[in-house]
Amino acid sequence: MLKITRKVEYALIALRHLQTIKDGELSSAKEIAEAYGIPQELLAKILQRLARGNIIIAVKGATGGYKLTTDPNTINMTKFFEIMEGPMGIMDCYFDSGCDQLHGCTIRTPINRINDSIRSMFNKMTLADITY
Amino acid sequence: MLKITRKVEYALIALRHLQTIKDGELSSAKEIAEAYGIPQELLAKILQRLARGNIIIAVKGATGGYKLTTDPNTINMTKFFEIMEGPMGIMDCYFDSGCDQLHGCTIRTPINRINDSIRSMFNKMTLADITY
DNA sequence: AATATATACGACAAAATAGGTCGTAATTAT
DNA sequence: ATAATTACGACCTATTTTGTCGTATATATT
Repeated sequence: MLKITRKVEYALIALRHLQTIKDGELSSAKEIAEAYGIPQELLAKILQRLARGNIIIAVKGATGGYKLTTDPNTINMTKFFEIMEGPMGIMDCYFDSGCDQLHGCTIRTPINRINDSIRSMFNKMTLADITY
Repeated sequence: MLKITRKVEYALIALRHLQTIKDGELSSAKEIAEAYGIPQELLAKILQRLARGNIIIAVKGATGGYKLTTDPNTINMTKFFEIMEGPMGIMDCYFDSGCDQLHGCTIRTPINRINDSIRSMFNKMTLADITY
């Protein structure tokens, strides 16, 4: 039901790690992967996602790596989860209208109520809340 | 991240259906499955689970079927989810101590904080909230 | 210029989970 | 007896998640 995925777990570990490095320094995917026993290629892709989502900054080249964007306090968990895993809803029909079930869906309204509760909960949490 | 499974979806549909039948009547797995286009055998197993968890009452025999236990208001969503899918936590380490990751787990505390938030949220919801 | 070490990214393989089916037993009204 | 039901485990299939690989691009160092 609501297990977090490895992707999210690895992302949180990496983000926490990036908070521990000195200002102006970088950490590479390899470095983090080795430190925490995470498959390097997989972590690399996760960091790339986070970079695309502007949660971290990527620096290319031989001495490249990643660092946090200035303020992790401004990134709420809803945004984080959606960067990692796409739209966050407990059912796809929350976003996607292509539901052709026969059952005249008697549960859509309550499902959406749960959705809203969860989203508003995560909206109130920032990444800084989580990783400190 | 937090999609509900079919099992839970079907369970909610069935529970909602059981709220619509007259007092003292029963609905069979077959009946419900046909009404909502749910695979019958699968729904049967789901109803059996709900019966084991005392959310519904099973009556055996030729004219058997299921009905709600007296008060669905007393069943909170945490209990419901745990009947359907086992212990509810966003990571297994919340329950299971057999985590042998190398990373000296820097994220356990924040993860547990999220867990507690979600559990307390669902604890405040009853099945009646959901299925009406 | 060549090399080594990064990020970037898509394609694909492997593993894990969820969804669904089937066979068989037990119960009970007809 | 028969038919319809719940009960339940074994098993197969489909989907999703996890992990790997190949290739391109960028850049510091030599």
